[in-house]
Amino acid sequence: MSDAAENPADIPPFRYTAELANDIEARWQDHWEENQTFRAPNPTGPLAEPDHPRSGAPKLYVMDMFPYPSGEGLHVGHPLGYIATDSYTRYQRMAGFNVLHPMGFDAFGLPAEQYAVQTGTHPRTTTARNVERYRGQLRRLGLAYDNRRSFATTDVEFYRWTQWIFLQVFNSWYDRDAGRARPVEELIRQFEDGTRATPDGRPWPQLSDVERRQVVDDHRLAYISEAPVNWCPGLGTVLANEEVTPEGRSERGNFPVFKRNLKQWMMRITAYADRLLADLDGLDWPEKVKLMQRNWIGRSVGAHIDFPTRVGPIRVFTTRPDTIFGATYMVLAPESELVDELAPSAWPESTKDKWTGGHATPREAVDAYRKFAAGRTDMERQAETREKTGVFIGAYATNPATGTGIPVFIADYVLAGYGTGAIMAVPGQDERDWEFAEVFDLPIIRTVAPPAGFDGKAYTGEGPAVNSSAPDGGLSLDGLDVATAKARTIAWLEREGLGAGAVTYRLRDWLFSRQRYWGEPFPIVYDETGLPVALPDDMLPVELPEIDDFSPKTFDPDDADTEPETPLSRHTDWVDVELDLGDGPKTYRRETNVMPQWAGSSWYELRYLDPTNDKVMVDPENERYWMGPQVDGDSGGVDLYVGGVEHAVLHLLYARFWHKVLYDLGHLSSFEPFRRLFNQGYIQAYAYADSRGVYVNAEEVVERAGRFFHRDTEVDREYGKMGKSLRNVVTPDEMCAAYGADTFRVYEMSTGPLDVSRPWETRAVVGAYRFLQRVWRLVVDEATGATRVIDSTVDDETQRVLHRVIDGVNTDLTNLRFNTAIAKLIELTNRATAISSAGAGTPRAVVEPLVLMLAPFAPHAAEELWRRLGHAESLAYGPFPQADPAWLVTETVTYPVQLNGKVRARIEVPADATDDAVRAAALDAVAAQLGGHAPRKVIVVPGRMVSVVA
RNA sequence: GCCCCUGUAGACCAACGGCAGAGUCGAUGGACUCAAAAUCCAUUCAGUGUGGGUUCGAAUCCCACCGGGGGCACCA
Repeated sequence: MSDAAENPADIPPFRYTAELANDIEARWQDHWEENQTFRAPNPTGPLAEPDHPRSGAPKLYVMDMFPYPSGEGLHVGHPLGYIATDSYTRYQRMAGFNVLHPMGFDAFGLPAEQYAVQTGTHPRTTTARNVERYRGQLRRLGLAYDNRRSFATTDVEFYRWTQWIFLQVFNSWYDRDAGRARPVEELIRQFEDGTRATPDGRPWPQLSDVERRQVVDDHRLAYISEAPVNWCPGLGTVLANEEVTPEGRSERGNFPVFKRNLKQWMMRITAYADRLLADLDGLDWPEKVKLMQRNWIGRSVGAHIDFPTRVGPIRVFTTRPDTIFGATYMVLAPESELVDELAPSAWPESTKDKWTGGHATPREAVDAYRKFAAGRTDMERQAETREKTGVFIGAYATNPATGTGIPVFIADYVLAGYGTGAIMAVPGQDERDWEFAEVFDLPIIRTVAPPAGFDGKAYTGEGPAVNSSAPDGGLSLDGLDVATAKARTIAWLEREGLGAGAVTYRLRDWLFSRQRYWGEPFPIVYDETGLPVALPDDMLPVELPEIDDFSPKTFDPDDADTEPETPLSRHTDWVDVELDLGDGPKTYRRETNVMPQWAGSSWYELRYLDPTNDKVMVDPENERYWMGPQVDGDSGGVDLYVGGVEHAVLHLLYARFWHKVLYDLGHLSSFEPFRRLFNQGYIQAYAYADSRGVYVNAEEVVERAGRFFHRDTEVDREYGKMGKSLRNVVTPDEMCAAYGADTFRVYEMSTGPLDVSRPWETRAVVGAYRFLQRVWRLVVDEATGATRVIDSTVDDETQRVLHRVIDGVNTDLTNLRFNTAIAKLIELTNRATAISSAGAGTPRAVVEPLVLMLAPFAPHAAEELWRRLGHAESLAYGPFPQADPAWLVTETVTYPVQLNGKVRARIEVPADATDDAVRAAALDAVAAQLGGHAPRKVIVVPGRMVSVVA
């Protein structure tokens, strides 16, 4: 580069250089912006445009997972998916679709807040700056977004609707009979007219106002509950599971994290577990992602069984009701409230020494064990050794099948959040129970006969039931197979009123509040009863108040017995508010938690459809057009959603959940947000560390004989993420400056299939650069700048190459195979270059289709060349070249002839030769090798090859 | 431990069960140049991770193993 700059005269003046590319790109980016080239017309509303060339055309809605605008800006890995969707949508727009391809920003979140805490800069300032930086970087890449539809989740006009959706969720309940969400007014009406019984059976009018509200609140899809959360006193906030390290400390600051029961907002996503599971089947998603969601939802079928105790029954969930005769003890989760009622003040006679943990009373033992369990992280609980721990609580329950008393333990291998937080332990058929039984010397009864020769411990397989008959003959399972025994047991439980068949899920309700500042405020206030009251829609948005201390109150990092104090709660002039919510002006207290970062991304696909609508979230007609079901049974949704697999579960599950709620309430015609999902791979990079483990600037490392050196020291190469701390970041800005955006785009699309991760290699970018230079040279004379295009006829072979490429590029682009499409364009370019340099110029009939096909990948250069070819209009609306079938057939075909699996000859025959003719020609060709013997078998694969078996 | 994905020239990647190569980088040689860079032209290189099987024919389908990546992991 620098040498070139010293001798600019050596470079032909009209060559496609980085300088020229940058000039062209800036001009076309301005042109597209001024002409709003990529605006997509809506059917109705302010963005409707009946005169638009694509108005009323078949629609295509393509979305990227929008970015969090970090302070670092984009590196070359980030835009891979954006360039891919841009290339795809540019192609489909040219091919005739009305394309919606928007981009926004997921701008609430912790980093901006942390930065604010450190510097005092308001998160809004940082966020706005970062969003602008991202917009600039994306614009520089020539991404064809409809900019009228861009927003950040932090925009008040956006989060107003996030709050509106929260209210929709809050004001709904899940009607299990109807299998859908309904407005709570309908629930209240059912209570009022007596068609639905109140929880305690009293008639509705006898309940006090507060009691009625509590009953209704217990049904809402958004509700307040005491939930075990990750409380981090050092940071003063609760943390999401993914913000906690495997060592049980906070990812930021490395403070201890404790499990605490705290009052939090929850979303009743579990009500939708079945539908979230079932509707996966109809989605065009990677199987891997579907499987991850299925595992996450974790449906298990079994039964609830009540085990009587002196203070009432312990209800367990089991998938193996057939093994009930082998239940020799019970285990409750340490946190279980039942424990407090059950544990007596002294150890019973029968208590074994090893059951007590050395404590004098059950209460002491329980307290000590709870403390122990709370201090253990999930990781420790699951550690390799997995030595079972627990303690007897001094109480007994009765096995309802056998009538025997069985001891009750608490142990942390039973999880409070799953099932009922209690199990019947069947060591004979459960490995975990077997281990526990060994540690605590508990009886083990096999109730499924293992096969002969089985020498393991617990047996979890198929087999006939044994030891499974009640003395009084109430239930007898002996000899039955597992499935029959399960059914028989469930029928018996239901008949006896001891339990019932049941389905449970691993999925938990969604913890929806955060003790932070930079998030959406809840549209909720509390009245004098302490119960939540929804603000009416016309009081939205509830704006984040202006404050200057963004940090939650922090505590001694080791003090688990502290309470979160949110940033908003200190601002009493905002928190305490006088409102008239129907019964005159009263003082209310605002909710001071904010929503989690997932909130905005759980519905943003809907707002792109109608971003300026201030009456409704999205006009139903616009939603139906862009996202509605296309055929009977179709879920509807975005036609293509591209993003990383890291969002396989949480984001995609939350978005599906909200979408279904809004569908149930009649706001949407689609019942899934994303019909098709595609996970792009990652661009990764090498990083180099010296012997001290310190990273060196990757740009300065050279390779010599397979080893790597930074100056004179040898360094170790690692492969992984691109990141500031690894000193291996390459930015799109650098690439644009050195080669232009088109080169960068072509390079990223050509290095491999979209779903494959691959290494970044700066030195290989020049390949894409040379390709564009060659295309440029086909049209523009490098020395004079004159157009080199001629209107001559094209030879047949070139015609065949051209139409084969057109055909292949259409197929490849339709199937997101950008790398092979570009390879074909290079092939065509090479052919065109050959005939161009042999003749007086480049035939227009070849170069025009080439330029059009190049446009999805290198749109600026393509537009520029298109103009130089004499077209006044942008090529953004095509038409895209279509192959002429006449040129796709060849006159002759060359068949390889295999003899016993090896290619021994080639024959050339007319393309329309009959199989018999081909066979004859093939046998003729290998006659010498056959030596006069008749072949045993001859296989002719039309158009492909001939296989002869001697 | 269980499940999923994936192994093709020095690197990245192509190849409806049918001649292993479309394309890119690198390397080597040549053209241009006083020389270099840039550019252009040409050449090189693997028998498809390993071992079996199915088939006329396997990179492709099946089985086992090895390497790489990812998910789940006391979920009763």
